[in-house]
Amino acid sequence: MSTRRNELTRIAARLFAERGYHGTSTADLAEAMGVQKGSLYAHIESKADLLWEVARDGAAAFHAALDQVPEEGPAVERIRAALRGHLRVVAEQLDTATVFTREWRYLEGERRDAFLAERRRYEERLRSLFREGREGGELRTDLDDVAAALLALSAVNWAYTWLRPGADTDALADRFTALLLDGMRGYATP
Amino acid sequence: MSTRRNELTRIAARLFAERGYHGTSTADLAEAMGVQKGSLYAHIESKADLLWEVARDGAAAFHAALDQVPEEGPAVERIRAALRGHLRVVAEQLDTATVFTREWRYLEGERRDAFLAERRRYEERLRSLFREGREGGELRTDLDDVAAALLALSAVNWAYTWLRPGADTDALADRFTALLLDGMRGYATP
DNA sequence: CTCCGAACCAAACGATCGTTAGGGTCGGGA
DNA sequence: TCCCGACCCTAACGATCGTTTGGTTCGGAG
Repeated sequence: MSTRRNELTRIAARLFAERGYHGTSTADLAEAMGVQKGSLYAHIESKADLLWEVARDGAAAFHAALDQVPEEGPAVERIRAALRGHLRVVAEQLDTATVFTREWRYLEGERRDAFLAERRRYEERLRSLFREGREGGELRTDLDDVAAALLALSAVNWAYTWLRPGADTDALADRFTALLLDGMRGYATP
Repeated sequence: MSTRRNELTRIAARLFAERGYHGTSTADLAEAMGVQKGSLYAHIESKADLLWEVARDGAAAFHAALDQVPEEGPAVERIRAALRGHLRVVAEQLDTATVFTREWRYLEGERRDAFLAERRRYEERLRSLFREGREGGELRTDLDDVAAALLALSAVNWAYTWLRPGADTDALADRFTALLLDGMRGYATP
């Protein structure tokens, strides 16, 4: 409930994304809160807690976006929906997405393990869309679905470096999907 | 010439890639060199020098790989060669490539500006391959070449997170190229 | 009026940060 | 033999790190 605690988490996401986890000091966080650095410890137990919270928020957001993808229907449409959802999260929660994608590795111990498990689960959920598309005959039967999933995953995981808030992420996801589907080859090839 | 100085740069690349620039202390570097931390300053003027050197090595390696791509010939083959070259550099110099892709942003001042210029130049060189492919009629004339280049660039820029040394990068690049060219759509679509 | 909990402050903790100072060792060229 | 340059040492510098302590302020519930 504590508003102030949520504010701190939001600020931590922003600074961790901007300067990196190790590049952000508790003094930086305190200054952004308009507070003495010792006062932060009324809200947290350690700086590492903030990284953990932001990373978990990111994982939750991406999983929630995937949850919105229909379980049935054409694989092509489900893939498009998954890419739309991922890019939308990146654009709407850029700081959190950046920490999720780049700063999570400074987690330690069990938290690191737990995060990695969630991350792998997300990737596996996305990968299965491509596999199902191939197995269901909707995509080409000789599809290299591992490479295709990796290509899509790379596109969305790299997005935090160039995607700006307010971008039309649905259109971007559709452009990626169209390319993945039909490729770049000319209509008439010898 | 100084062997020891090169060794320090190599070690810096490894530790910066493993723990991040701000997560690596001069004591860490010294320990990896088997030396007291003060002794490092017989070889460098500052820790930032090491980041700069590794980042520049990375930029040079990627540009050198692009230089090997023929200026003439089919755009498809040139794109394939460019992806092969990039992935080969990542696999063969994983630490340097990681710093080039992820840690460069801790450069400051002129060095940061200079690095960003080199990085943009590299991206532009790669982008032009796709544009030329479309303009030359080899790729589909309605190709979304900006998105296609971004997709390829995302794939290779994300590679440092999963690519392991010793992998068959030529085969991987060819799988990506094949997907980008022909897409995932089934042969017979309604 | 009292009490509580949330929020914050000022000050300090020991540890570690990147860097500097001054000196020592040792092999090879003049 | 002398000297140089490369290399490394020990010790310390001031700054900053994440965190702790003890005390204060203040709005709202009882």
